[in-house]
Amino acid sequence: MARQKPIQSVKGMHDILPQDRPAWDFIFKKAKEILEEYDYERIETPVLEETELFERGVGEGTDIVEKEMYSFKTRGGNDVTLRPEGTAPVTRAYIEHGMKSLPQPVKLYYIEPMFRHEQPQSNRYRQLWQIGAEQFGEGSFSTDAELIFVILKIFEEIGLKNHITLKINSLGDKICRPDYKKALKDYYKNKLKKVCVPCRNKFKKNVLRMLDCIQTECKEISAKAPQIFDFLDDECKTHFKNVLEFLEEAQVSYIVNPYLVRGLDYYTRTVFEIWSEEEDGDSIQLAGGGRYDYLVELLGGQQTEAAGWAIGVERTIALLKKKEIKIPKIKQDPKIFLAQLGDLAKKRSLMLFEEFRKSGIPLKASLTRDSIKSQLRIANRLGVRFTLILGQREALDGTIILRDMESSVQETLPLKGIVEALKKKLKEK
RNA sequence: GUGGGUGUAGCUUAGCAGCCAAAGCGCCUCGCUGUGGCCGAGGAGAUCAUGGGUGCAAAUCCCAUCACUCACCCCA
Repeated sequence: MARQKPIQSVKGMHDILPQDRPAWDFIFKKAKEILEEYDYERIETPVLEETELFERGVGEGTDIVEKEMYSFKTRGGNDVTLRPEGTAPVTRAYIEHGMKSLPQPVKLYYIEPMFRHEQPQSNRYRQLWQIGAEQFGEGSFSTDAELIFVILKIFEEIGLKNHITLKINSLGDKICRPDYKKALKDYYKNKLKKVCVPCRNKFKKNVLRMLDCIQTECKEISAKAPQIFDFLDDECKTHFKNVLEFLEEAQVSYIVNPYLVRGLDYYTRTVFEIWSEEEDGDSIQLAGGGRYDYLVELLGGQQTEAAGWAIGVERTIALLKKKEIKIPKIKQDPKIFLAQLGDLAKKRSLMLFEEFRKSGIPLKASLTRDSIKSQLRIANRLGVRFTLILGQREALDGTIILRDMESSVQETLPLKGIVEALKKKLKEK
């Protein structure tokens, strides 16, 4: 047969190999522990949603909706999209299942892959995992602060506390933000010739985005632009002040960044981002979140205040690796290997296998290998403490050989009660 | 979408016009009939990304395509 063309993974999609598993499990485990201790409950939403959910929820003018969605028509003719983010789907679920009637706030978290059709590059994938948390039904500043506190706890527990920075800002609300936007438009209006081309488009679509442009010429102009704080109404101002005070009380350090705007339309009041802190200035965004008091209503529910965040898992793992942070082993190393010789022994070894598993000492073995030599080589590579050797003779006698892999000392023991004998041995060492 | 870089065994790479394309790691076998690590011997594994071109001669030079990668935009 002619050689077939190998099939590669789809652009921007990655395999998570067994060797990477410990890092993933470590982060998942820590996040789950902390979130559940803080009373968040796990929710899982489908990968596929109606396209309109994101058009409405995330916002038509956003890059995500405009050019990054995996959208297609089903055989039945529905317009569906592979979810690009988690907040809109979780909000949809909140409304759909009448969670309004549960005791508020409803605190939910998710660990799921998202899909964005972007140009892949380092720390950017088309399938990316996010750990997210959302709170519905509570508008108090303490909710914002708790969410931030919890996300920082997660970073702390995985060992990244000293490698991250929290940036925070307030975007105002329905009442005061329009005033600010108007002021910005007035400010930029006669400076459009001086800003970069993309910024000219932002002027029409979303003036706020002009603030976080990193082009030098735009930066200079933005530096003198009106500041959001001067436009926040009293309620927003107090809210923001309280959040900051709460954080100070919790000994959380933060940087207020008036140019922090965020790309999704649904945010109101508090917005924040967590960035890696790099000496080389090569920092990446690890997480982002904020308050979104109008989203539930926008998606057809009753007016419900809400806030949340999401962590990029791949990016967090990348930082973990870069900082050479030790990832604790969740699965313990194998301690015992079973080598078998001959048919009778092989048959008997299956039972042994099960006996050991039940007693909590998983046995390693290589049943497909026949020679003792190759089996011992495997045992050595696995780094086990003991190897049990069950040969034809032993199988007939009802005994088994126990080999200490360090000293190479062997002893023949009765097969009966071998599990207990080994338990004892392992304890001694 | 726009620009740069790279494509040689499973992995890391050497070779950068001239005999059948190398090495290290990994994998497998053997070195006693039932005993690992070290050592020794051997083996499997590569249409040198693909297609075209220039040369007596191409993995090596040129062009195109594809893939990967990095950057911009934007984001986690």
